[in-house]
Amino acid sequence: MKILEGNNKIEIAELDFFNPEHIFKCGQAFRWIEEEDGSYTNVAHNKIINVSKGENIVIDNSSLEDFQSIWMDYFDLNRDYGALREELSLDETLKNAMEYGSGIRILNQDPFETIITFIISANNQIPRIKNSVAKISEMYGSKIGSYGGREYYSFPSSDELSRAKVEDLREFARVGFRDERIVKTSKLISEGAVDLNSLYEIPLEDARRELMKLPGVGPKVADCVLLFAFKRSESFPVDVWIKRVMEELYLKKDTNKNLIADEGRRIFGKNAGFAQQYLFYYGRENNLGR
DNA sequence: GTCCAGGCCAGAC
DNA sequence: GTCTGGCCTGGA
Repeated sequence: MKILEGNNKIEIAELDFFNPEHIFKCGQAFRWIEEEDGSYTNVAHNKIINVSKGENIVIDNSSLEDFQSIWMDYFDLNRDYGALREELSLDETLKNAMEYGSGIRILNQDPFETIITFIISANNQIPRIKNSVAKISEMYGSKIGSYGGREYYSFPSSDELSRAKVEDLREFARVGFRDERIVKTSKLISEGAVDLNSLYEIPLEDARRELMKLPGVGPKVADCVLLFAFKRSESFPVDVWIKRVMEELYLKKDTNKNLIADEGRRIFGKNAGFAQQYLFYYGRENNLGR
């Protein structure tokens, strides 16, 4: 990997395992906007950046300092995905899935934003999840600036979102029955009843149980949050798609979600989260098991 | 009109 | 502890 500094942009040369389309469409993030030229724009850490892939990976609208202090970690660039592929490829099924979703990286996203986003994802559809998250940012976040003719807003803090009215969330952000869950969860976090900062170092099961104190956070959402925001690559979120894929390719029989999560962690170990992500993308894009 | 989508929750056993 | 029905919403 070679970092080249340009005019308010960073170019990364000699980086394998980075495919923006797969990274942003594999279901871990819901705010990246695809531009007409195939690049992607979003705001994170109160900064707007645009990501594209040509010969090099280009991160536009970023200083070298921001790249090093923010985006290196956000895009998981410190991880050796080559080594990861070696390990996962021992499993033939996984090898295929990983080839299919080549260049998926697991982002390290903001915990609170991830929690709210995945509360919204329950029994929902991706286009609607995206709309709700965008609307919530507009309504309760702060305007950061504009890029490519669009305005961008930060995702609100727990404090900001705890003051939202449930009826506004329902009427304008179209979150339906998830309205109360969003406000209650925001309150619990802003009041410190659930301390997100304490979740990094404690055992996975404890962190999971702590997250599940939040209304709207069940086993699946907790696992997604642990994987996408807390670097817990050993967690194995089980949604309907993973259930189908695991039943079809591994277990060969109808199995309840808890058992599938146990099996996932048993089979894939510390890389369970990565396995999950590749299997999910592979299964969903190919309509496996339907 | 009916069905269902990247789950959660409450209530029933 | 395990299982089931219902849930906002909007597009098929």
